[in-house]
Amino acid sequence: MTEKERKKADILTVAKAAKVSASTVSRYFNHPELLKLSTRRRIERAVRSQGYIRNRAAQTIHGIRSGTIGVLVPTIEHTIFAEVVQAFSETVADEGFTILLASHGYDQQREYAILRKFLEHRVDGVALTGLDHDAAVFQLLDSQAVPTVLMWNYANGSQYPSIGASNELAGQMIADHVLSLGHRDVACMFAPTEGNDRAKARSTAILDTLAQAGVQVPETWTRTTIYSISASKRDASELFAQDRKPTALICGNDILATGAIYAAMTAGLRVPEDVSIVGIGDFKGSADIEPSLTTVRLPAQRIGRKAGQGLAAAIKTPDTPITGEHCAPELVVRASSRPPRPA
Amino acid sequence: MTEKERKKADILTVAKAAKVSASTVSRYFNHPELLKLSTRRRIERAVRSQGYIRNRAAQTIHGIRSGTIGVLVPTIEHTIFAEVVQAFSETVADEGFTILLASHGYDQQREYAILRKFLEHRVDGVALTGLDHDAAVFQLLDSQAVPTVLMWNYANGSQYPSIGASNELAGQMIADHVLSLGHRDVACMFAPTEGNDRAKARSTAILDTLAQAGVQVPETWTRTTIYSISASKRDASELFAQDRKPTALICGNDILATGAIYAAMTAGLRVPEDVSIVGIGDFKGSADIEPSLTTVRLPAQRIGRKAGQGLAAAIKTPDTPITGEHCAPELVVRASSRPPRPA
DNA sequence: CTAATTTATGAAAACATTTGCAAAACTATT
DNA sequence: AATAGTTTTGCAAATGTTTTCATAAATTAG
Repeated sequence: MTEKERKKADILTVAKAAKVSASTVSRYFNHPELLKLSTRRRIERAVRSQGYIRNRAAQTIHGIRSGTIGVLVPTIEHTIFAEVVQAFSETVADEGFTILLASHGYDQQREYAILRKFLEHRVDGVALTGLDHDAAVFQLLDSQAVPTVLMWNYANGSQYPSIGASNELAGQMIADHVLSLGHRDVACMFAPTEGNDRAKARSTAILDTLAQAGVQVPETWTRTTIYSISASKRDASELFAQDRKPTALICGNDILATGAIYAAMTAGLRVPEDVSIVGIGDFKGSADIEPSLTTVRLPAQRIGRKAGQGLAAAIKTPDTPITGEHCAPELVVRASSRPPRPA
Repeated sequence: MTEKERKKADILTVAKAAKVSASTVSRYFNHPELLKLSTRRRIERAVRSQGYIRNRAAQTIHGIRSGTIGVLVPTIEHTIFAEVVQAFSETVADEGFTILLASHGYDQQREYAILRKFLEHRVDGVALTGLDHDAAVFQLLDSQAVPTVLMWNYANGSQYPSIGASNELAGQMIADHVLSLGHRDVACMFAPTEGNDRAKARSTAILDTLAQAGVQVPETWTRTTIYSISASKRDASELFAQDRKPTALICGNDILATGAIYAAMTAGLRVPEDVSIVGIGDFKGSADIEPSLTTVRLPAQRIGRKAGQGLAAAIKTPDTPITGEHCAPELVVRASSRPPRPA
């Protein structure tokens, strides 16, 4: 004890201290009901006194589950992914799993590399963000036959079960809302779409829905803006500085919308009297901003929870298929939208 | 191939396919320079064709590093932790590590349990959030001698090297700023402090600094508010509804301050003309809100990066001590604060 | 063209566990 | 007190790697 010879305790150390065999110690952890009460107690004492901690690596090479799930998101910083991850992590933690988390920054090459690393760690399952992935990614998942779920996005025929919201639907809903209020002069601000199927689906759905109603969004009223309040504030300011002004601005997500609201404020435009501004996502804070933001809620927590449940179940009972699930988006009408002023 | 007999390829499968021994395949990965070019190529082909993925668990039981670092935060949802984790994760990923992430929700019992789990996975290092932890946690870390860093918070004599900002200093800086503007009627809104040494340090420092200048914060101007814009909006509204109104409101973090700004808006108070509102943190968005928020920046990214660097270095070169580091907070004066109106 | 080096590979032990099987230790029954 | 039946435990093999040591093959020197 007083020595520095803390050669980490292994199962044999404990066995010796408890005067039993290694097998018995192993059983103490895995099938305690097989042990006599007295030995059980003896081992318990030995475990404590030796400061023994089981080695999952050694278990894992017996084909025993590693107890880890790999979670791969574009970035952790976006509140919305953080929410999903949080809910997912809590859910699977209750089932005894720990998550390996990594972010790929919308880089498909990195995503593949990270997935490989996950598999080297013998994760019991994988959760990816979004539906679109490199062919190599799907191939790898296929070949390793590891339970997989695609989170965040939902689509019917996705290659692996997807649990999430339909971004097409979300886009359509918000566009419909704006149309139903009577707006015809509509501007749009979208997130960059390459490597981001969510953003792509939304912008396509919004533009299609508008077009179908005969509303064309002119080039000058369209912006592609990175996910950042300051960027969107800048771009929206520029947009609002033009002579011809839209009566409504549809933003691809709530962060963009938030920036747009600030821009309107700075430009002296009142929201929603002069211009309606809407987003997608219903992030934390969207309800509280002044004016509160009309948006389409994507149920992040529910998605994370469901994805976690499905994956955990599939891992624990092999051959349980994970069923994809649509967590329906929901229009949340708040104070930032209203009909346009009569011309 | 066409068969369903996908008995996951192991090193022997590859060895047979390449007509070499397992040792040679092992060397192919770990010391490729020892192999003849031709065998190297033969093995490469075999690895591909068998879809072989190395098993880190098997390596780990040889005392080889697991390549994982356990990261433990109160919650992932707070942007500020998300930022730290993101920076940390990216930094250590460059060094070949993957993070095991878990959140304890400010529950010290859970923190201990999660740490144990991390150790079962034989993480190469551990990053905890904050300085205060259960005695059992420190004891466990000591006994297992695993490289550890405490992130987010900084204090000189912390039990393990801490890399972060001094919350005392941050609190003092923001209080000094408010005082220096000439405010004497100051209200305060703090986050709950139990199990949260950051919040505690801030509130204590703020109140002490004010008291030292002879400013007493009356009970009726003090609120304890959970981390949520809507909660702080509610509490601040209540505060602003009182007859006697403060000329400044100091908030324990930017989320609280954001809610307070919205509350002021709703109450018809102008910021900063009628009331100055300040926060701590400089979260994403704090610069862009209207009016932009005066706050103290806690350099989350730098903290995450430095913590990652320190820990990775300590792991790769054992006996490298990790040096604690103060990432100094920085007063950021923006539009939400100004001197009080002359009485 | 043989001997002396050097380089490339394989055999087997080691790592920390789990598990099937068999032996030992109890209990209950006569 | 001996037998049969249970319950509890230990032995040894197995898991997928790495690594040390020894040997075979290739290269160089004489």
